[in-house]
Amino acid sequence: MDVKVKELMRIGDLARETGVSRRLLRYYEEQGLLRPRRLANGYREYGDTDVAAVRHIRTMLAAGLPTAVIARLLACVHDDGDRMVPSACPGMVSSLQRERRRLAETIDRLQTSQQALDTMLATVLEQRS
DNA sequence: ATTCTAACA
DNA sequence: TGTTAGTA
Repeated sequence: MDVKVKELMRIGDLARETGVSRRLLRYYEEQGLLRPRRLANGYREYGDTDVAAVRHIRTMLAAGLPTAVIARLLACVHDDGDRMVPSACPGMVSSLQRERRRLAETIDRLQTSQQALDTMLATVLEQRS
């Protein structure tokens, strides 16, 4: 079997691999989304598994999940050295369901706003003709 | 060259 | 998030 040698990546490398800025990568760490090793010189050391981690973070962020929730969810993923496999994590499902409801509410508010805009727009167009 | 922390025309 | 300063 091809045992994967640990690829040493510093923040600049990870930034290029993921397309995420160094600034943002450090921010993710502040939010507890990433936990890179520190070299003797203080430099952050990332592994190739972090590349996948960042992609996961991006999709979750795109899903509208707050960093606090993402941090908890990431703790529920066990890294077997090759892939990110989900592990037992109490509260994860209910947490996601709660976020889903939160999204439903914001979608609802946005639809209301859209209707209000449509009404105003209709009025303006009517006066113009 | 590259990264680090802290902070802000 | 960008950017900049002063380092290591």
